[in-house]
Amino acid sequence: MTSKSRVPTISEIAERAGVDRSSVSRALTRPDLLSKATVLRIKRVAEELGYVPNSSARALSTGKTGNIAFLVPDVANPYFPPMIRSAQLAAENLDYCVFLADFEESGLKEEKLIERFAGKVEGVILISSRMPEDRLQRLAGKIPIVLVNRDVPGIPRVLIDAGSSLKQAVKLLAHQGHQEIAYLSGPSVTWTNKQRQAAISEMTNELGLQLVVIPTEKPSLESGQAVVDQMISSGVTGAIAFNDLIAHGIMTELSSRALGVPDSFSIVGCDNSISPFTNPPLTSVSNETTEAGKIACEMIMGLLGETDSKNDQITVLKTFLIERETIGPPCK
Amino acid sequence: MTSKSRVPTISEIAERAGVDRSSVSRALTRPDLLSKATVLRIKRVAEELGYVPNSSARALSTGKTGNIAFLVPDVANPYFPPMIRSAQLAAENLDYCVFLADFEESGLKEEKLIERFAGKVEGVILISSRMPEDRLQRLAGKIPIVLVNRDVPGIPRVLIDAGSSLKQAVKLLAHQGHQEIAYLSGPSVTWTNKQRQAAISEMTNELGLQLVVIPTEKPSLESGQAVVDQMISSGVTGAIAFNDLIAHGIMTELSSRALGVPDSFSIVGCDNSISPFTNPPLTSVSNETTEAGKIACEMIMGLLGETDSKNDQITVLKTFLIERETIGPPCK
DNA sequence: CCATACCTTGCAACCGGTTGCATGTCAACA
DNA sequence: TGTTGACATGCAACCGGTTGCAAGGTATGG
Repeated sequence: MTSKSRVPTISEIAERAGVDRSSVSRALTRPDLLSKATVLRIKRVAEELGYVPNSSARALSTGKTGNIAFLVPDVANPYFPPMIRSAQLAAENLDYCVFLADFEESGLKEEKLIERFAGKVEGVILISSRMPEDRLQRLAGKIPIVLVNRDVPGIPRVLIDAGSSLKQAVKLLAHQGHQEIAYLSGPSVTWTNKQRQAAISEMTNELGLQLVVIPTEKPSLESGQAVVDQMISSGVTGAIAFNDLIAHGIMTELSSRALGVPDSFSIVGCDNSISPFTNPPLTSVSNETTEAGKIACEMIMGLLGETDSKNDQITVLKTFLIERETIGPPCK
Repeated sequence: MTSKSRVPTISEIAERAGVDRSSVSRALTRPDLLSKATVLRIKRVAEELGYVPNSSARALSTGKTGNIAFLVPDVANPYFPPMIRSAQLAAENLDYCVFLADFEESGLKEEKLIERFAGKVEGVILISSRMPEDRLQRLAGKIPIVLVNRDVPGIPRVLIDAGSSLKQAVKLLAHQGHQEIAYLSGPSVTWTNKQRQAAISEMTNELGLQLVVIPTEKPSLESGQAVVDQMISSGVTGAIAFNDLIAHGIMTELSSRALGVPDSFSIVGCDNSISPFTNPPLTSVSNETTEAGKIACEMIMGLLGETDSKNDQITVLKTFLIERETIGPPCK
């Protein structure tokens, strides 16, 4: 028993079964073209030999790799894994395999990765892309692309709209009596952040509230902790964070200073990633990432058959505010 | 400008540059075999045409796909993403692409996925594999495999040893006066859980403590919340959880019943995934997943050149206990 | 009983690279 | 000046499938 057992090819099956290679190929991919008996015989031989089709060869002749790429800004951000999972599941059901890559919030790295994947995949799903619009459009002409949380005309995209929920959060804060609130912003280049900030700004204007925008380094727990000083000194009594991670970081830091939530500050998160499990449970915006991943995957599959590259379909997923225990009346 | 621009092949470059296809191939992969001038000319033409090598074709003739697969039980478990990231980064540096798949804690699904990837990758990294030992060994004879947190003789593996840290945690609890403690166990089939439970059991025996093992449904926040009743009624005064998620779930549930930590119960987590950010900060065991991912990736790369399938290298990563604020004297 | 159509299968080209071998060129050395 | 060897490049086979076309066989209908 040699450990270096060569993998069987259709040629060997063909020989064993006394047919041509083409018949083996047909038996395995288009059995309707052959007689029942032949298909059965060939399949049995294939089984015996433990045949596994060489996917490089198949890809070469058909032009279809059966792979897609899924690029995220940061795998470790809990916002993304559910999306990764659902997209992968959807792909799997259609017999596709998915490459995952982390572009570390960098548009340059993103581009490099796409280049590397170019020959290996039939399409690319980009989450929160940081690439400039023109380069994205150029790229979309060469390979099917679907964007999630990035709005570029002419490229199919799915957008998770947290805007209306955040407006509602602002209303809620106003209703409790808050006059000045902060927005702890996320990555400034992202569509997500722009959209969230715009929605909040719009509503604070409408209600006559003061809005202080405080940028964070990264959408992470650590960054949330880091901006607490700034938040306190800004004089606000409530804050909406770009995401749950930042919100949780703030709560942790406040807690370490013996400042309770919502007694000393009201805090609202976004994405509902870890909000059910903070202490106290964080008011946040529902997270449609699972749905988004699935839809993005289905979109890209739909694109594969198409010939023209102009496709402007756009799906917007609605969110809703989940009220928990981190909003109260202002402290001062 | 047609959107359906065919991708250029070496043949077109060859024609444009007035050389044979083989020279183009050499210019791109083994430029030392050609004259400086020719290489330059060919490369310029390739650049002009925006040539991208067809990796299926390359894979077919070389037998190397340049891909590996990375299988995890649950992408959404925060334990894994850092490992995914570091493995992918390591792979990237060696010009490899990585497929990611989630086998949903199921050995069957795991096996199916491996089969699907079989022809597309040069090696597979399995995290916390659920497959039976004999099947793993058979598989390892057909394709290079590296295991993480699974101990099967004959298959290269990297193990994260939380045992000594957990023993230390038991000592700490004993030192505070706890007589009866619980272990909230993880997936029973995993090496990780067995190892952790064995270590804890060994130390409680040694110190003469009572140990109650309470199984959890999944290593998740929800499961942690679900076992709190059981934990309370078991009469223990402290608990060590299989991971931070379970520990955090317990803390959340206790908190919702107005039971404080460590005043009413002492809690210890494991993996240090979210423990720095719980309220109060959770005492936990350091997490060497980033290192593990990197090492696993390097291991598999080392395997690719090898001819024989017997390779028993094993790397054990040491952990340490991170003391925070969830251990105190027993309540009753 | 012959013509026609369909069903089954083989032949051979093709997908786009890589690589062993042969050929040709030129310089160095005797 | 002839020989030798190094270097540069072309030729052609090969990797393992897929697929258009054609040939042979069988059934069907007139």
